[in-house]
Amino acid sequence: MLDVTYLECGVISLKACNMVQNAVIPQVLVIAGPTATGKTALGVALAKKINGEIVSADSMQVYTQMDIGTAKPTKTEMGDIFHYMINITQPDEDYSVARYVKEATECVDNIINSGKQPIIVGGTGLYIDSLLKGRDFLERGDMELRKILEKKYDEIGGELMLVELGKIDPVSAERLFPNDKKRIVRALEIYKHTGKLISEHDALSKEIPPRYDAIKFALMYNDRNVLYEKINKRVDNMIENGLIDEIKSLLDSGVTEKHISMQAIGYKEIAKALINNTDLDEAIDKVKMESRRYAKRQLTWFRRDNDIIWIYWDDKPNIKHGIDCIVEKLYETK
RNA sequence: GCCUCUGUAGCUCAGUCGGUAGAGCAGCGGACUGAAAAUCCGCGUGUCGUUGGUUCAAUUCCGACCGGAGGCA
Repeated sequence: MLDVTYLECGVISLKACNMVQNAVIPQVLVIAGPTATGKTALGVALAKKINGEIVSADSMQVYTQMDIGTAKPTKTEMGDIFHYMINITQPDEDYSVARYVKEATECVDNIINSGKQPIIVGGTGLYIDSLLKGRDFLERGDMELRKILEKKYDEIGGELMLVELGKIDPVSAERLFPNDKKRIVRALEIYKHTGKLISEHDALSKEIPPRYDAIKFALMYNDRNVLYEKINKRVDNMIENGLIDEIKSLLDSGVTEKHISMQAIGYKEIAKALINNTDLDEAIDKVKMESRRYAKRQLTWFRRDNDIIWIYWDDKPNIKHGIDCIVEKLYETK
């Protein structure tokens, strides 16, 4: 599993720290898992122990001014540990996986070059996988092309759009469902813009070895209901901490429902209630429900990954236990 | 105390002229390659309040009881 090329940057020697002395650490460590499972706290604790720095893998914490609703780590929570990929763009600017891979790769490389240990912490599975695998993405067309295709989709319907796609990319057409407007339009858009087939590109990129070797951990509670309780409580805390004002000021500053940042759970439901002047308590309940569903989708994503080592909590995150699990694993892979 | 209505999935409710039941929401499982906190696909999870009676057969009809709502006192 290990080879010489990254032993050089992968070995950490912390004489002061008996627990991890002589442990061989792969290029990157990952702490993933659904929302509200203690990733931030464990990430910081681990970073302190092994001279690490954190690269966030969170599709919404990239935006400034969205602090409360994205559960962005506070200065205190971060301790003295540097966090990359947080607050790197504006809410009225649309971010994407492709940009994430490009920028986060630089961060990881810089950390490695500085002799520290990169720790990727976050719940956006696509971002984590894309970063580790070093995926490249086919260039998309401009918005105009996309809008034309979307309009056509609305006019002729998904079935016929799939027939169209099938003529140029039968593999993709076979895979997709008529209602999956987003992916159908994307496949057509990329073909029209680059002349390449998204299915071929995907197949080819699967042959490329991953960019980073990683040991991946994911956090979860033994009992799903405990997770859901934590999520509900966290939403209540967000409201207490001023989430509604945060959203008001975003709306005031010109961020609209069209912006990707406003697709964030919590933001979209409450913004809608504010704009339509409907019941806020109902919106808050919806935020809780959507957060629970999101956590479920995250579980689905991470469960699929057989390399992930799961760390379970009973009623709350136990950081010491988490660190022990990770350190033990690092010895095993030595 | 009497009368009326009501009790079916986690919730709101359909339904069965007697042959063990189905919608919405919730929930669960899955997919995922430039929106991913997005988007999409699949799946009823049930002592039909309890207990007797009639019947080949009762969630359905009848009685009693228990719970809920309303009305009259």
